[in-house]
Amino acid sequence: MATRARRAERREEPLSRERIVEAAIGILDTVGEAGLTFRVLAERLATGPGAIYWHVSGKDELLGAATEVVVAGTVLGGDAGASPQEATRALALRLFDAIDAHPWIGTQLARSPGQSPMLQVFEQLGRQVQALGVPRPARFTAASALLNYILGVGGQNAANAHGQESEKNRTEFLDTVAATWASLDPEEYAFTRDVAEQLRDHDDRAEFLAGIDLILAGIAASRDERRS
Amino acid sequence: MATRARRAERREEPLSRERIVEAAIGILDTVGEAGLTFRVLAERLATGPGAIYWHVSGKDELLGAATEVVVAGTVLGGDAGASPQEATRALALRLFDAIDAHPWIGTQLARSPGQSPMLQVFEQLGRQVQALGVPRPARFTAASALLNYILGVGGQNAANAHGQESEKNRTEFLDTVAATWASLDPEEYAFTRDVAEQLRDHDDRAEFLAGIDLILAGIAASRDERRS
DNA sequence: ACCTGAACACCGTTCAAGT
DNA sequence: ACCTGAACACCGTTCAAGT
Repeated sequence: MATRARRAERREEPLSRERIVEAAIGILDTVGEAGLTFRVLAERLATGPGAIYWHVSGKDELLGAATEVVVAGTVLGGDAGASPQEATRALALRLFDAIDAHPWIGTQLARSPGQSPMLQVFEQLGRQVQALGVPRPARFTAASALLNYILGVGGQNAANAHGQESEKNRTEFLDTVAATWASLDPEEYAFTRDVAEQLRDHDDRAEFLAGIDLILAGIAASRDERRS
Repeated sequence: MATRARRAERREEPLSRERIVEAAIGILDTVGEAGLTFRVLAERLATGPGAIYWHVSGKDELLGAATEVVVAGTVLGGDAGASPQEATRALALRLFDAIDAHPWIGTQLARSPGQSPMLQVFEQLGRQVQALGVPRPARFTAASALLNYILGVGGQNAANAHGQESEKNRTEFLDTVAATWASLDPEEYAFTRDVAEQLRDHDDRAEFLAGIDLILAGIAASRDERRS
C-alpha cells in the first residue's frame, strides 16, 4: 500500500519541512532541548528517523530553522508611533518574553553567529539605534552592545531552565539563591553577600529592562558628548 | 602487579581530580568542546573511562571544574592603583582574552547560573560598580548589565569558534561576512547592509571594550542623574 | 520522489571484577 | 581505596530497500 494512501487513511498530512520544524518546536517547548531526538521526533510524526533527513540536513539545521521561526515571529510588529527608546524597549521585551516562553532559543541564538535569526535581531536593533540619532560610525557598537546584552540574558534564562512554571517555585528558587549568596565567604564575596537581600523580590523582566535602559543611557550620553 | 607500581614504572603520577581537570582543559583548548570525550580523556590519562568517575561525578562537573580553574586565574590580579573605570575595563579585557584563548568557557560560563565561576565574575564586577559610586539599590542592575554583556560576547566568541588562528583567516572571514551582509535584501536588511563596510577593519577586542565603555557611560549617567 | 527502519559509529555512564 | 574495561542505554546519521 502506498505511503500516501496510508497517510490519507490516518488523515495525516504528508511530511514536510514545515511540519517537521513545527513538531520540533513543540518538543523543544515541552520536553526541552535534551528531549529533542530524531527518534522522538520521528515517532511524533509517525515515521522513521531517516525520513526526516529527506527534508532537513541534520539536527543543527533543524534547531536553526526552529529558532528562525520563533524569532521571525517576535522581532517584527513594533508600534509605529513609538519613540526610538520605546521601540527599543518594546523590541527587547518581546525578545525577552520569547526566550522566556522558549528557553532553548536563548542557547540557539548565541550559536548562530552570522545566521538569519541573529541578523534579524541585529537589524531591528540597528534601526532603532539609527533612529536614536547615533552617528554612523558609532551605530555598530551601539547595536552590538544591545544585542550582546540580550544574548547574555537569553543564555542565562536558558541555563536557569525556567521550567519551574509556578510562581511559588519561582520565589522558592530566589530564596534558595539568596540564602546561598548570604552564606558565602564574607571576604571573598563581600559584594555578592551585600546584594543577596535584593534578590528576594527580584523581577527578571524588570531587571532585564533596567539593563536595556542603562545601555540606552550610555548611548545617549556618548551621542551628546560627541555633539558638544 | 599493583596499579601504583605500574604507574611508578611509567613515571606517572596517580590519577587525581586536579590531573583530570588539567587534561580536560588541554583537550578542550586543542580539540574543542566536541572533542572532549571520556574515552579520549581516559586514553590521555592512560586509564579506563570508569576511573575518571571515581574522582569526578560526570561530564557537567568536569566542565564546571575546568571553567572554574580558568576563570579563577583570570578574574583576580587587577592593578591596585587603577580607577574603577580602568579596573572594570581591565577585568573585562582579561575575561575577553581568556574566552578568546579558551572559547569553550564562553559557552560554559553561561550554563552555570549560580555556580562559582559566574559568581566570581559577578563579585569582581560588583566591587568596581560599588567603587564607581553607584548607589546601593542600583548596583545589582549595573553589575548584571556588565556581566550579561560579557556573557553575550563570550557566547558569540565561542560560537564563532575562533579556531581560525591566523590573522589571514581572520580578515578572510570578516571579508566573507561583510560580503554576505552587503548582499542581503536592501529593504529587509537596510541597517545591516549599511554597516557591512565597517566590518572589514573590525577589531573584536576594541569593539568589545567600546561596548563596556557604553555601559559604563550609562552607569555614570544614571548615577549623576540621581544626584541632581 | 519520498519513506522505512535496521545498522553504524559513536556517546556518557555503570558496575562487577580486580589490585 | 582506587582502578579496569566490558557492557548498557542511548545518541545522530546513513543507506539499501521499498512504494
